[in-house]
Amino acid sequence: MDQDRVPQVLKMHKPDEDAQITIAGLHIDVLEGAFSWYIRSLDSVVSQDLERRIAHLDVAKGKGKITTMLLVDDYPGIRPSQIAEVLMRDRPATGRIIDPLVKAGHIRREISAEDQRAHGLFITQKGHELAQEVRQIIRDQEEEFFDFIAPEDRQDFMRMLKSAYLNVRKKLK
Amino acid sequence: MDQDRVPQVLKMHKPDEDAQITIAGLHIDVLEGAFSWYIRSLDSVVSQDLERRIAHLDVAKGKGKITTMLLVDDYPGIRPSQIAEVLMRDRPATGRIIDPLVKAGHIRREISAEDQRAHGLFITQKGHELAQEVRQIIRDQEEEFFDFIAPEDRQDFMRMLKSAYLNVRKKLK
DNA sequence: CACCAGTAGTTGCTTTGCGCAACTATATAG
DNA sequence: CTATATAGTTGCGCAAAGCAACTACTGGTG
Repeated sequence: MDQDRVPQVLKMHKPDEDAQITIAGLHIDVLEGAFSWYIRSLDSVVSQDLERRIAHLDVAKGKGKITTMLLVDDYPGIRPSQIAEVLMRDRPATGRIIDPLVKAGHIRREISAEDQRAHGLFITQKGHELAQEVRQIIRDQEEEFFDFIAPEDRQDFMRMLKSAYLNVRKKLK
Repeated sequence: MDQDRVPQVLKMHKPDEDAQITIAGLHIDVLEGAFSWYIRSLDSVVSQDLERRIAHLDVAKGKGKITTMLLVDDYPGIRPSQIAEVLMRDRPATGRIIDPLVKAGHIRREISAEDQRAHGLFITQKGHELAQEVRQIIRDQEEEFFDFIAPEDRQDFMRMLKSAYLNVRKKLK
């Protein structure tokens, strides 16, 4: 078999990986064929790795802080409820993500001019710098942590994940 | 490029899905190109869906209970530390997953004959029935929740996820 | 055979995560 | 003017996860 000509992503799967795999020497029953198992397991490892990378920053310890920082940096005046929708969290949860970022001086809350109930969120200079740092960390993780996927194969995996994500979001509405 | 040779899963993605996507009308910055974003988001939705499906069972509310039930059903006498390795949790966490299953009468703990420090875990009749029910729920979710992936495409996505999972696990050791 | 380092599992503590209900303030429809 | 809906906050409770300390047992070594 001409292993060398097989695209990298496919090469990663030797024929025997399609046979039953074992985790720590154990078969995992129906979970071996379950998308949910792999997605859930991957999440756990990826999140741990990311958490390690941001441990020294104010966005550490919390799942939505990175997304929030980037959104506020990109959309001055964005409202918490919009962030909540992206994060798929309820408003209380989102408020509690924003609180420490405001306290740390990365984000400013202002009462919206058009709607006195709503807040507009704005990045500060300090916050903008943090956002830049965060962007680089995300890019680093993508490169370093997912280094086992050959550069030309990333597109394929990415497209599949993106499609799954978009489809799954539709299910929620 | 010979598009016809491209695996089916890639066909799911129309060209315009490769353009910038928006979530709730917003662009998500570098996260749009980040594996971690999609993996983490998918996890959240998949886990919620699974949680809903098992809400009426004793394996509800907890991430490792399903895996534990299946492992104990398949490997009579298995030890908590082995389960911990599969779950990638520490032993205290694993013990706390097992506790309620023992209390509910699905699993029996026995002191191992060879090693008096260790416990062997055994399924009960009630537990075996629960395991069967759980297997069906997992299969149902795979079919119903991931119904947007064409049957012939599932293999490809599965292989990529499996490969990512196996590679990522290696990173931990 | 006494000692000691290592391992299995448990308990306690702390921090975070996350959904729900209740509350205040404002907006909007009738 | 009143009723209903929406934006955001606060309080609460429960589950998750990491860490340290503890008990109990093992297996190797002097």
